[in-house]
Amino acid sequence: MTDIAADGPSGRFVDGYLLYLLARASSVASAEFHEEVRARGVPVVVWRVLASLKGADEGLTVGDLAKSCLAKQPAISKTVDKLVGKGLVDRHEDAEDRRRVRVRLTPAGEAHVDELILAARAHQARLVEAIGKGEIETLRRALLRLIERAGAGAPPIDADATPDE
Amino acid sequence: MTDIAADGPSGRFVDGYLLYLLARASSVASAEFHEEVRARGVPVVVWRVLASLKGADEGLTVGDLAKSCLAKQPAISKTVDKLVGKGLVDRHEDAEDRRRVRVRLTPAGEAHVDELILAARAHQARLVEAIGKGEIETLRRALLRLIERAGAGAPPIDADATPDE
DNA sequence: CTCAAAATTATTCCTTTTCATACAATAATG
DNA sequence: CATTATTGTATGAAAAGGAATAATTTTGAG
Repeated sequence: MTDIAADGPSGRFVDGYLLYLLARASSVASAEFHEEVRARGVPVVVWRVLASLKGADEGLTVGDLAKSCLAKQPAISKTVDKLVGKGLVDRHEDAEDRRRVRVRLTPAGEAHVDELILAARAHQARLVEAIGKGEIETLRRALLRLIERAGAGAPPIDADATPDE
Repeated sequence: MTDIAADGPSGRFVDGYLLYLLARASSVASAEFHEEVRARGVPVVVWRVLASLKGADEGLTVGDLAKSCLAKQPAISKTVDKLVGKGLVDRHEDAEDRRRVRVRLTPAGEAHVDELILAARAHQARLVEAIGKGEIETLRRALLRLIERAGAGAPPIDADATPDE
């Protein structure tokens, strides 16, 4: 195994490397929409926080947000600070565990994220149209499976690890 | 189209959002190996630069490196500075265009990256084993197709755009 | 040939992220 | 219970990253 000559058509190692394909695909696919989001003056992290909160009616803890946004906890704490300042989210105590801070969308935040989600859905629809519905479903299933099983390889390492570029 | 109730099993929007699945899959899949890389004292950007240079015997320009590493040009210029300092790469003029700077691996850099690539291949092999060879091939094809066609949707936007977390 | 426009990289300045740590609350142990 | 360990969040200093810009070279137009 680990065939020494399995580098894909080009000579470069990276062109056949799965983790690179994943990162590149994510980057390329997100580029257009992230551009659109930032054109509205919304940093990508903010979009992720708001999008993660949408549908979480009980709110999410800072830690959950960090995982969901593929970011570290301190970065989320600071982003939440700003969003509280803008009145888009609020913090409130968790009844069961007073260490936790639950972050919820305010009505203003909800309205804001609804617009963004509309744009996201439109963009996704264009993507599906360009790639093909069947292909997208295949991809979605493969990604879900990868997400499920990826962390399982090396149990010793804690589930947190390091987000990604 | 853009079915308003197409959010996946959970209530949260993001759980059914393709760009999120891509980013999450990339993050989860890379987490383990990135941890391994950083445990050796190698920042992820450095790994990407070195890996991108492997097999590019003529060297790569700073701009090409930026694209390949999903980073911005100034970040790469600075990373290259450090790597030159460590003797892992060198800069030399491009004969055809003196604006360009070609970056090449030094013998020391080559040796260094060879070790890392060995580890990367081993990690990938474990991943393939965990997920299944067929599934991985399906995924690889879908990703390649996505990378090919993704930028095609909105021709006005330049190919650079924004990498991704 | 001359001059304006475009391209490539380095640099500066500012924002964001990260690491380390501190603090508070819960869980676990004896 | 009392004590220790663990978990969750915030904060401060340091590092990294990004936008804007300058300097140099090439390309294109007249």
